[in-house]
Amino acid sequence: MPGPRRKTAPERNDDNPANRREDLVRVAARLFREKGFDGTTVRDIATAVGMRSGSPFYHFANKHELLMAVMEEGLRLGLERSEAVIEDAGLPAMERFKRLVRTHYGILHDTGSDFIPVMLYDWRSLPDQYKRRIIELKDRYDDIWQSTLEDLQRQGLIRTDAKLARLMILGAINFSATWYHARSRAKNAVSLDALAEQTVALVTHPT
Amino acid sequence: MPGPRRKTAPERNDDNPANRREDLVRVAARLFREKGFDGTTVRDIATAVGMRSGSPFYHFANKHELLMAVMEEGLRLGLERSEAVIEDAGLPAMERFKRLVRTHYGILHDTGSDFIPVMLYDWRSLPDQYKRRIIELKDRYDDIWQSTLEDLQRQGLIRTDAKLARLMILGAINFSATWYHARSRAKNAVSLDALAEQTVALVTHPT
DNA sequence: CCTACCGATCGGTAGG
DNA sequence: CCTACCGATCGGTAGG
Repeated sequence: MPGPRRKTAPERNDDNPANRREDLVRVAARLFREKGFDGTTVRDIATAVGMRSGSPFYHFANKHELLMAVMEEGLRLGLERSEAVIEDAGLPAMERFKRLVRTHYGILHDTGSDFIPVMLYDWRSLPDQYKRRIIELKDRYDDIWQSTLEDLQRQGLIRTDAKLARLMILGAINFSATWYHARSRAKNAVSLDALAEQTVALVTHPT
Repeated sequence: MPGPRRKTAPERNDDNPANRREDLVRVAARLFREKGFDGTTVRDIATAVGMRSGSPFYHFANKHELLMAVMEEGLRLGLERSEAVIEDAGLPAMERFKRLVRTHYGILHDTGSDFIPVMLYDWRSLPDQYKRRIIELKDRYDDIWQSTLEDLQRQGLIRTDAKLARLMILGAINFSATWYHARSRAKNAVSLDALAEQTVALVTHPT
């Protein structure tokens, strides 16, 4: 008997269970971003990876654990990239800041990078018991920004309290998830590089 | 026969149908903000205003029209307050900007002001056919900010393109919906006045 | 990972 | 605005 009809070919790796799990997380991220956690059914996700409706529950105990996996993957990838920026010890704070800003825009808008937007916009759908684990990772990410902004503030390049600056700057960048669309062909489309540059120009005060 | 049990007294006005409609919009805004559009049932809303499950459909054709009414009310209130700021012709651009920032924080965090946060976080739940009407109002709101930021830029108080500045600054403020909680008793709690001040300090460059 | 299925919930409606 | 209700959908499961 044929499976359910699909409009597009399923996105699947080979049959290695670990890879199939990855498929689910990646596709879930995309669908959650597009339609929200509550607006996406487990059936939608299953179909998109070429499974039947009950099979995702072989990989995840329930839908919420799939949501957590999406967020966790986003923070894991984000931490990897941002820690690499920080580890370059010779970099001046201003240069570190510029790279962190550009990296964060990439995390939001690079192709296939749907994990962090899901965290930002479906945070309230995550049950409290799962939040702890994500918060732990999120705190590490915030720390990277925090220490960089404290350096900038000491140098007089930023005028406000470092913590508030962090919340506002990340807020400004995060909000681009609602209006920036990389695929847009509009003439006035801005590159991520330009966007990062403008963001830095807006909030820093060169002496 | 008694109605369904409630944990809290229903929030109701008198029986004037227009007032009951307002009750629904206000309560829906609060619940949508807390639990999301998809996470809130029409039954939840009905119970909270002291109606039975089918009765909201006497006031609204469907759940989506209730969502639209919430967003519309938010923009109506926001426009009212912001236009008042703009209309004071004698005001320097910098002072206008400060007041707009403070006003926007109020729109997000004043008691009972849940309409705009719903628009920000449940925008994708609004069907396209309803979006047009909301976009029209939203454009008027953006115009107020846009012209003020253009003035600031001409005076050299802001370093970036006015449109990008608008998106980034409103983004920074809007994102406070995810982390600022007016009721929080934390010692480091910041007032909306202080928040507005810090925001202005972050993005303006006094000469 | 599939088949076959269930229990619960939910938006919405007819008729008063 | 209430009563009584329906059709559809959905997360999740047993058994293989």
